[in-house]
Amino acid sequence: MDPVSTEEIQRRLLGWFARHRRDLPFRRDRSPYRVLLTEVMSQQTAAEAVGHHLERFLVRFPDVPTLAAAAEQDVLALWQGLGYYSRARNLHRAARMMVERFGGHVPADPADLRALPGVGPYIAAAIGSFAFGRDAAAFDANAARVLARLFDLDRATPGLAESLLPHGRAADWNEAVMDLGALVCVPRAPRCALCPLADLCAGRQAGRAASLPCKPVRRPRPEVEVTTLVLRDGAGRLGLVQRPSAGLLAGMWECPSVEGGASPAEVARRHSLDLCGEVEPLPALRYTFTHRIWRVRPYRAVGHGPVRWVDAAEMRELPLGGPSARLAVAEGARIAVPK
DNA sequence: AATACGGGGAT
DNA sequence: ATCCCAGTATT
Repeated sequence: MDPVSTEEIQRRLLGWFARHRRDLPFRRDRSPYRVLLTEVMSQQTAAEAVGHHLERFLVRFPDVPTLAAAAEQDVLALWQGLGYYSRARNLHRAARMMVERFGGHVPADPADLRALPGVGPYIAAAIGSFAFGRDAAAFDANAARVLARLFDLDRATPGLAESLLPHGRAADWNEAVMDLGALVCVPRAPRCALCPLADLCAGRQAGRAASLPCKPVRRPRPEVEVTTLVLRDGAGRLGLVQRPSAGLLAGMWECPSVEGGASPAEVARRHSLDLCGEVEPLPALRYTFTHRIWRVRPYRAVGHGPVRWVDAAEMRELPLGGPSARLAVAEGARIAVPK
């Protein structure tokens, strides 16, 4: 890329950005802690879902020391519904590291940022540029798509993004590239007629902008059958168990379940539950994760055993994993209300 | 270099 | 039903 064209790209895109900038709520306050939270929450997550959770999270955990002092379960509970729960666990660990090593503040040094759990190249660059005014290229999926098309590449590289950065304007530039990717240079059907770079775009000239960047072939998701007990005690409370601290829905609570087409009696045996009376089948439920599908076969049952019995109020404080959260909501009206 | 890791919105 | 996303950690 010769310097004249680079400057032309920068001039046009920043000019476009001045007129079409998205007014996102989390762009107004650029304090390092808020930027960190915003970027972690935004990762692979729609902006609309982030707004609500971000405000709620900030009320409960307004600064790094407050977050560091919290119980992990409470952090997970506020993360419920956002997905990718390792983000919440890493954020909590990062807060503790920031208290121990950086006086309870988000560090400005790029190497210190990268050392925080959950902070990778993108988030380090985002914090660097948005909160600390550094010249760092935030190479996200938008940038990868915009640059692959602009230069007609199967895949763009972080180095290319770095080379286009206008000195001293990284924050605006990063947002400009993201907004172009979100509003104009969209994945399926790019709106090239609205693009300020259309006549410079090699991918468009080659007639293959819409198919860039080249995506790897996806394997079909395996389907797993999961038998689940919607379990109650004599008082009508719901019996929940906690998932392991690693892997899918790590640390989240759920109805006692077993994978692999087990019978309800087998689920009870595996969780050391004593069931009283009949089990009642509930409508089956299909739950799609990123990389697998659960065919959930829920049964309503009454019994006792080594589970955590929760009433409706307690349930709201616990982080519930995907399918069980859905089941619990469906059962909500039936769960005992505290007096 | 692949794969694991959620959930919701757009098409 | 499928694709995609303000990615990161692990293997």
